[in-house]
Amino acid sequence: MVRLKDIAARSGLTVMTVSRALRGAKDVAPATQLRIRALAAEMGYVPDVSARGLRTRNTGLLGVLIPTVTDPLYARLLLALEEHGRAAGYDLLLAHTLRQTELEATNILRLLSRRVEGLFLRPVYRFSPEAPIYAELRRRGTRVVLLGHHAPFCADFPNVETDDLDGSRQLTRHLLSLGHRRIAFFAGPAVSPAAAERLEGYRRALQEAGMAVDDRLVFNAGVEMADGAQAAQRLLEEGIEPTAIQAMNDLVAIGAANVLLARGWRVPEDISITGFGNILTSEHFRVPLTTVRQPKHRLGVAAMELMQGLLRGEHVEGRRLAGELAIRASTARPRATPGLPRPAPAQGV
Amino acid sequence: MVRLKDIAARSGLTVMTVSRALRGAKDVAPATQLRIRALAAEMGYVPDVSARGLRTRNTGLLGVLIPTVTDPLYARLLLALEEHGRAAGYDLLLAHTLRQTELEATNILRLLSRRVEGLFLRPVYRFSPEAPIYAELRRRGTRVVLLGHHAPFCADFPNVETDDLDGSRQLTRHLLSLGHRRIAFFAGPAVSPAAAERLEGYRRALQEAGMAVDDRLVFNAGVEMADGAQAAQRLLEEGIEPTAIQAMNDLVAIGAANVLLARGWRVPEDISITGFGNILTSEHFRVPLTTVRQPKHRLGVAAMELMQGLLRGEHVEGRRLAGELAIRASTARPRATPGLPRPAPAQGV
DNA sequence: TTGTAAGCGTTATCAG
DNA sequence: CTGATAACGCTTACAA
Repeated sequence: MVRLKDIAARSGLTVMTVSRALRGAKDVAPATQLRIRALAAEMGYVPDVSARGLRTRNTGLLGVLIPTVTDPLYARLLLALEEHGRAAGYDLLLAHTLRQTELEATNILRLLSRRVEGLFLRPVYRFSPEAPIYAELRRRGTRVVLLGHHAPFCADFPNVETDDLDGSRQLTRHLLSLGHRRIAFFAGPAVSPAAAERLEGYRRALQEAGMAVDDRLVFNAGVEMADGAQAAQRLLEEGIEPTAIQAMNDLVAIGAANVLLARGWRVPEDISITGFGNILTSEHFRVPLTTVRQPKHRLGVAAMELMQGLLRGEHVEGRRLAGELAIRASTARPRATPGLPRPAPAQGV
Repeated sequence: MVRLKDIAARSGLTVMTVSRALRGAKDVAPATQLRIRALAAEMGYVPDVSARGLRTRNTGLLGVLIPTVTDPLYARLLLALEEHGRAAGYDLLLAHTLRQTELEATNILRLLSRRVEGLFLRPVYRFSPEAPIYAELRRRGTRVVLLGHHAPFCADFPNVETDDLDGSRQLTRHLLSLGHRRIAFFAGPAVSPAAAERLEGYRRALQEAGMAVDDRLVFNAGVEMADGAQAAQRLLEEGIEPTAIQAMNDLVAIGAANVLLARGWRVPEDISITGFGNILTSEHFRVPLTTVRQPKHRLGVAAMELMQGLLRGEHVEGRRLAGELAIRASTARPRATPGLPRPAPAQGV
């Protein structure tokens, strides 16, 4: 490795002058400046950033701690963080929690031992209102930006999140504007703040339209395709006939659609199916859905902006970004008789 | 930040003794050992890894340079790299090329300025047999493991890759074993080594079965869904009636399937459609496909193993890993009259 | 078992 | 404009 010292020796100048020349300090003779730069380039000099950091006390390092990169949501976020971080002169250190609190704690410590200037964290969910590692971060004054929703143990750190309530409300309004009046809701787990917000958005849109919320139209459905399929089964068994379904997410929506398609329903002619497009890119699916997409890239950009605020020593507030309604398929108006092909009542199954 | 110095002051010992105690050197009095450790824990000491690295000349840092994390293939690879790297004591620095050679070069230099001990690179494709940045890496003796196939300008670095030829051959053999004799092949761009290998695998399987390769069954189809759809259109227009299609990848396969399904063909009853499952998890699609999956996780593990070999100063050879045949839907034997519903010949369109 | 001196590559500071 | 010196936090090498 070529060091400043080597360039100094070859140029007959001191290390200090070389350092200055290379950093473009203004109090170096232009001639020397050029000579040194040429020499450095020729010798293939690459500065040692950590040695510099040791002296200047800024490492130019940011840590990112996410459940897994294989989750497209976090991949998009990470891409945005890396691009914008790099533009601002920061390198990114990546670590995973795999949704395990022990891994989260040890990896946070590892990142701290690299002297990262800030941390982007997607906290592992806990029921407890306190988490030692987050107390530790507070105590140290570590700059933290949370990716996603708050939890009690980390409520004091700024965060970026999707406005799920608003997104959900938009979706319901869209269906209402098409004339749908019997909209089933396939809800996610009640403990999840996102799920709660989405249900609330649905409720509020109905109320704002002067309609009562019919609890028989609300099904518990989890977050997986299989959950959506199950909920659709229940819906059929209970003889509920909505003209539209609004699902917790696109996977649930697809699960539901699969079941209905298998029973001969047509989508979106017989029923409009909608959901949040968080997990998979619904565009590739053959099931016609209208979705609300997480503004993933914008979330990443916002997170980096918050971090830069923190690094400047400012006080920053978390941000809520509206989701993007991607209207693709639920444009059909409700039919007089939805769900055409159903077992004849005489069958007595 | 708590430093060794602070602990030394509080304990009345020297920095050196504290350092030794914390690292568990055996020539420290057990009593001191315990006392120091307790004190360090209490004070929340976290060692400064880069300062240590400055002295010991190992940074414990590895760099990863990929096109984008949002590509699930690289996300899986990255996950494996991070997990196994961390277990071996390495932290990962992430950077993107976005398939741009300029970004690739500047980001490689950035990673080098962090004094990474090794680099995992997915080279940006070039036609030129030489690339200055790779020459530079060679010159410096940087430890490099390539992710994916070689190109002329980086042929001397060890790599990990999927054995596409073998995977493709497996797929064709599978179709042959079901009795298919007219298997269309939707090929990727000829310049891509992966595409060339897959075509060759198909050819070889046919030859090994004593069958001639019928060039009319081979279509140029690119790598996107739209390419598959176009190729399927051409196939229909040319009146070719295969009993199976083997596609460059799952997207192409899905594109083809969409067109055929729209024309009333049933999959896999009327035709078996297969492809490499590199890009998207075909399981979620409603199109029944049989795929060959990249052994992504294993590729990551292998890459880390190669890197560790390099770090130990060993000479390492690249590795070719066989893909995994995921037989899901192309289990149907060919029908006497494939592609049932087609325009009546009298129509004269 | 513990301490002292020196150095890793870089930059802040002050002197010339 | 350039040089000399010290320091960042840690560890190697050697001395006590």
